[in-house]
Amino acid sequence: MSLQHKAQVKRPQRLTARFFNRHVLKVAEDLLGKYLIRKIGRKIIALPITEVEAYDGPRDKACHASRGKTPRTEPMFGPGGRFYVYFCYGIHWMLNIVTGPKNYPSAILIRAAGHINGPAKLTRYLKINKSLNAKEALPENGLWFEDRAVRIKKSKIKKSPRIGVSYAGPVWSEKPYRFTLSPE
DNA sequence: TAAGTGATCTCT
DNA sequence: GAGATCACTTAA
Repeated sequence: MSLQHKAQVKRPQRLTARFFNRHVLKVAEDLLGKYLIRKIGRKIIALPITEVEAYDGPRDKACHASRGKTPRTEPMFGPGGRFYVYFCYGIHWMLNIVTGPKNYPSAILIRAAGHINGPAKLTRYLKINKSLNAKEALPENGLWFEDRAVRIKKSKIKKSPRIGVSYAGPVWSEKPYRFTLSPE
């Protein structure tokens, strides 16, 4: 077996707390091209992540946790590698993965993966709701991340302002904390 | 462009 | 308890 072939058959690597316990902007960028894996019954859905947004701690006025710890935002204050799932606009669930050290409330909103565009469509498609809130990203919880050794060129990553956060004021709403992966 | 929809948070 | 707000989607 050639070395090349060996590399191809390498088992996918699950992303652990170690991956997520870094600065949220770094993790957000690294998360592009990684796979979000959902297990529903016997069915497994694996989607490459194509769009994320970073929410960076107490100073970030767009981050829910900037207004202090509340029952809703509590998961963001925990260690990295857990989900923060919340309900918005009376209809939609939003999926975030918590990053950074414990007590530093930062998280990444998964906005798009695979052919699914839009954070609420993604959670609807993957049947994600409050039951996953504060859970760790593990196969036994039915939702986790994998590195499938897909190489992402830096030039394919685009940074832009986050969506729907004008309430955060000009400084924070204009931060280029949205990362998108260009197609092809 | 605006309505739908309900949890959450900030006032009383 | 009331009122405002909201990291969106869909139908016009």
